Amino acid sequence: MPPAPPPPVKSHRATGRTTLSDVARAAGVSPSTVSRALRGERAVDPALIARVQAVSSQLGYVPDPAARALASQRSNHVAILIPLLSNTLFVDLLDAAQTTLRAAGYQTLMGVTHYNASEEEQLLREQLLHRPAGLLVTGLEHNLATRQLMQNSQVPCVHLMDLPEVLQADAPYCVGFHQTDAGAAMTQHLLASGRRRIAFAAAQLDARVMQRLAGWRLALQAAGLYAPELEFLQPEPSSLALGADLLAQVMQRQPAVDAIFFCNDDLAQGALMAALRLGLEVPGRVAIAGFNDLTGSDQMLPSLTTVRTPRAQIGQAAAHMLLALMGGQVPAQPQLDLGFEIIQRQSA
Amino acid sequence: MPPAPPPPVKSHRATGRTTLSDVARAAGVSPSTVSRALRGERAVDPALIARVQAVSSQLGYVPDPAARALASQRSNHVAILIPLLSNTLFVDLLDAAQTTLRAAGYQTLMGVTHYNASEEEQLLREQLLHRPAGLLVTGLEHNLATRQLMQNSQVPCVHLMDLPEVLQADAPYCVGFHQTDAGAAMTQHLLASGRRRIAFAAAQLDARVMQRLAGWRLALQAAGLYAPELEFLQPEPSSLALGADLLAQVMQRQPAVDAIFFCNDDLAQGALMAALRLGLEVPGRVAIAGFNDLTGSDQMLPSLTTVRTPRAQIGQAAAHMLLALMGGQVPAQPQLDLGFEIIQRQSA
DNA sequence: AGACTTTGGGATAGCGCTATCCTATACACA
DNA sequence: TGTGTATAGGATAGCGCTATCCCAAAGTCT
Repeated sequence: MPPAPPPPVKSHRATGRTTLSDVARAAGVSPSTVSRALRGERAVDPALIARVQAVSSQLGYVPDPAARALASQRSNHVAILIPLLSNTLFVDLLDAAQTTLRAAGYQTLMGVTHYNASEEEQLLREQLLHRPAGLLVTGLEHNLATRQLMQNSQVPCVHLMDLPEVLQADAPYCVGFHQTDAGAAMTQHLLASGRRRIAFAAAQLDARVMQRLAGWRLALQAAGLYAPELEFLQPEPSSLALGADLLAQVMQRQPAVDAIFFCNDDLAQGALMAALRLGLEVPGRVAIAGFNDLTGSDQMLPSLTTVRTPRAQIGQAAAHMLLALMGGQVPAQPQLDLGFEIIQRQSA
Repeated sequence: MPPAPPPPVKSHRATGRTTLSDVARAAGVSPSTVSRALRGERAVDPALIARVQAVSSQLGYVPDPAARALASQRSNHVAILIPLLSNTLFVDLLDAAQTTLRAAGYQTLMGVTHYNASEEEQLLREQLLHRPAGLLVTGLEHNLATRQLMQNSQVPCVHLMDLPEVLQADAPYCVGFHQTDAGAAMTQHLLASGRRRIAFAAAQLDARVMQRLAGWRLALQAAGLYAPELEFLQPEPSSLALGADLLAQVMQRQPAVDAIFFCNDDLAQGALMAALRLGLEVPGRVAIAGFNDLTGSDQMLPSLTTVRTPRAQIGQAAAHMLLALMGGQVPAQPQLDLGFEIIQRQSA
């Protein structure tokens, strides 16, 4: 007996998914036209676009990202590389960027590098497999392999937080501010308020911290007040407890210090709490300044004088710049300086 | 004139990518065999597996996730839905889960719901388009459409943070602890230390906060000390500043209160700082307790008595449970209780 | 008017992989 | 010895879309 005749023509495939061909058939046009109409590619008759869109939404058609990625060699992913999730600074960056990108239809692929160049490289490799439409990376310093991966991949890329010191013709796209200037500005602020022996206390020691250190050095050298023994640098991760440690170290080894500039607010907050425990008067005995204006700095006792950095704006602006690049445009300002602000409070 | 003969056989395709077929040709086997050998699917001769792997790594072959996703209708993405990035609680969850999943070869797709049920639904819709291999969602409360999406998608799903109050046969997979118990435990701790008028101060008022509230109520009712005017509930987001506000509110409206149990450490930290500013003695005049043991709680003055919640462990354990589910296994314990711990410090 | 360009649509070959079906061999059992 | 049944490999049709090529019709120049 011959096999039973096939069932009547199904409009859907075996998977049950409504496909682009279904829409094409229902709208009486070719798949190419549907594809073009829906993506706004090339010129398509406005009337046809309207019809296709109507049919498409009526059938509940949603394009399959995997099929798109395979056919076009480009996904709707945007990869973002940040050093840590345990520093709110980077989470703010991530939050802002992710929100902006999602509104434009992109999915964010997050990668956490732990300040490790080879982990960054490995993460980038993994992310590039997904053929992301764009790339956001923290900072400007990467190892050779990472830079080559970014180059060869041809994926538009925007760097976060840092700006190049000198502007060359091939400077990368980036959104941030001048860390060195910010470090110098806070130091000058402390000098202007009459402080003379200003220590610099830092942890983590990433590229940006070192730039703030450089700014502090420049300002002190210009005032003829620089001394190497005023530097307190710890490579381990930043934390409140380490801030307390650093305060104790500074006061013990350099009792004559009249101000401490911490490279990050969490250290400064820890130092403020420690000062409270020790009965060390702030700013009477020693002024304390922080960096980033993190959550809680305004609630400290005394409230923390710090440098406010526009990290949410940086995340958002970088996302917008990346959207422009992914859309084939060239951003008016390839290097965007969003500045910083000295927040004068009680601690200095 | 006939067209020129085709160029000699290219081992690579137009895109330049090394494909599975390239590996198959080089190893002298069929594409199916390469696919099976590399994925450990079905039975393949161990010698063949070794040869395929050798050739594969020699050619630098890396499977294309998009092609895989299209052919198998499953990607290597795992979607995770969390309410906020501005609460370190959820970032810790995300960090732990993401680390565990990446080690197993999965890419994390993060979605931020902002405590909004319809935004959660929309995010889930978007994420399901990528045909994730698994799903992690915060909490057990979702709107109907969201629950149906999760059901119909057939994607393995693990819920974070909460456990169902009553265990039914169809209880969902989840990793967390009993929020109600934790709320009651801290309240009993305060009672045991002699406190009698214990206020409950909360913000955000998500499902978990309300469960802690319920625990507080139960404990006070059991002691015959419950009074509705001891509840201070604010729907807006939690913050240090709001904690200061709440402290002022409590002390003004209920001066006889001898303890305040805050639903989250950021509120409690803000209250401690405010008490310091106001000269309000803690714990002498009023005891203060928090929840979650967030960063800095041990550095406060006085240090904050709180409930430590194992959020990193929850993220990790949930990821492991999900990995088991995605591997077709059935977890030994579908509901995993990781408990909590009262951290007795100075503030209560 | 003729040659050339532009415009708007269709046909179709992949993108790189997996799932499914098929085949050949080895091995058990009666 | 024949018959069933694992076992291990190959062949190939899609998965759903985009990119590319092609073509007819309309416009544009000399």
